[in-house]
Amino acid sequence: MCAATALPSQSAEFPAWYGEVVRRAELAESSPVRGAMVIKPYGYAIWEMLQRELDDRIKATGHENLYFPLLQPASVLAREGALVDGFAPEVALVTEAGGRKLEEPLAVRPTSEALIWSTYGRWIQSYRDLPLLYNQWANVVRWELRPRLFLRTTEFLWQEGHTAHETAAEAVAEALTILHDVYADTVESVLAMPVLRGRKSRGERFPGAEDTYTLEALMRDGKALQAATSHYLGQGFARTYDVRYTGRDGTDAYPYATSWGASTRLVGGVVMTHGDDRGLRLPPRIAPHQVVIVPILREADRAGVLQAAAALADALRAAAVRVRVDDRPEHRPGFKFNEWELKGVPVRVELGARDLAAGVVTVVRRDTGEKSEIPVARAAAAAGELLDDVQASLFEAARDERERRTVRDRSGYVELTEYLSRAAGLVEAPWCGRSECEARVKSDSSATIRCLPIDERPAPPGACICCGRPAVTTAVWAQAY
RNA sequence: CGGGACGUGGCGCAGCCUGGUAGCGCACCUGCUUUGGGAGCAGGGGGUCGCGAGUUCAAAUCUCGCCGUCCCGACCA
Repeated sequence: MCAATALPSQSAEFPAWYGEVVRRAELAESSPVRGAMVIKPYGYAIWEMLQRELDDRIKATGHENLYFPLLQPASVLAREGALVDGFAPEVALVTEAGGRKLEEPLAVRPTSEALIWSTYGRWIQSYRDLPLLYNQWANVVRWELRPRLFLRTTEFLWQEGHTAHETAAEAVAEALTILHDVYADTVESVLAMPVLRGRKSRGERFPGAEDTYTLEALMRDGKALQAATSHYLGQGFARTYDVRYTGRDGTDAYPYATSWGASTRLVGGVVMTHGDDRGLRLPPRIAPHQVVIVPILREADRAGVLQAAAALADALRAAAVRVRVDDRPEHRPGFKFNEWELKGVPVRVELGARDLAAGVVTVVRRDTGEKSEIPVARAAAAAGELLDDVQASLFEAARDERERRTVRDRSGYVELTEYLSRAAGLVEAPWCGRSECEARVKSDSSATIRCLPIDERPAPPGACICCGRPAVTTAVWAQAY
């Protein structure tokens, strides 16, 4: 590999590595507006795969899609105090349009609870109208102070679900169904990103939420990424926007709400979870090209090799594999190898006269670099098996890496905060539940509580790592994106 | 908003200190030869140096002001 074209080292300069991978793999680039990015076709193709996986699960759990507008009167947003407190600093306002100053400024949505709940009032009259299970695919704008491609952009794409229910229990169950059956399933089985499932501490909750459920993933630089969130909103929004219905007993009632979202941030998560010094490593289930066939062309056998490549591509397509034959004449094979590795294509097939003569194809997997020769007749089947194996291996490698970087011992407050402040990974430890301790860890290490895990493990008895009082729960700390 | 760096063809940079109207690598275009790990040779196109003002015979270069970008923190999916 030539030094002039090598990527920055992932371990030594992670932010530079990340930016270069996103740019050179042609996922996205920045635009004239600070923090707003252009998502390029290859990056958008990944988003479309992910979008479809999420959308299928959202529908499978009984939801319908609809669409609310980008703009809403600023006063509608302002009615909900929690949203104002939470989002005011990052809301963009339209104050002028059609050549004149507007009577009332319009807010560009930072999220849609306000507009949607101000509308739901007309849609919810009876308990028979419940539950309302709606989702929208949309763009939102949050004026972030420090944007980063995919991870925190001024405008981003996401889905936001907004549901209304008769009972609190039903709403909580909804929020958890989304967390597990939609988000965790997609993120783990499709994106191959292992996640911790948990609740947010009070201080980290969504504005207006009674409970925020979250998926937290560990990136290869030791920081945590919130992969998706699902909120139980109680009756707060219903009360603010005066959404009432006649209940089964004939009296007025306020519905219970949830909202939940996952965004283009996940694309950044895939880069930071699986990428290596050669570039992207895409899990096969979201790879726009799962297999790339690179024909090795020499004048004498050109036609035969191309024909064999086309035949193999047909066989792979018949097996529902997304395949591309890279027959560009302007580049030599070595260039293509590097380019497709940078772009993270899970499996590469090399096919030249040498292979044809031997009745084999050369197959290389991106995750391990392992190279093997496979009889042509078995190539399509073998590629399918290999893709499954790459998918599973990426997940296992990421899970092992997370475990390796998770500290569970009680070595002492100073050691733990030191571990956290250099973003070495996760700390899982008992917590007394008091925000004083949460704040102290943050000021000592700049790490925050990522979640209070809701997995199978019972909260271990013990003393709060910070103050030593009896713990009420286990908490997971880390530096966060 | 605080700290740091930087704005020069598409991208990455040099030139600035010691003013004399722009150069390198990659990319791009044409042709030929190549093709199993980022090809070679030959030819070619493209910028007036972030913006504004000033000094000067002359400004990418010196002075002043402004704007913008990136990185590190506080806010955040």
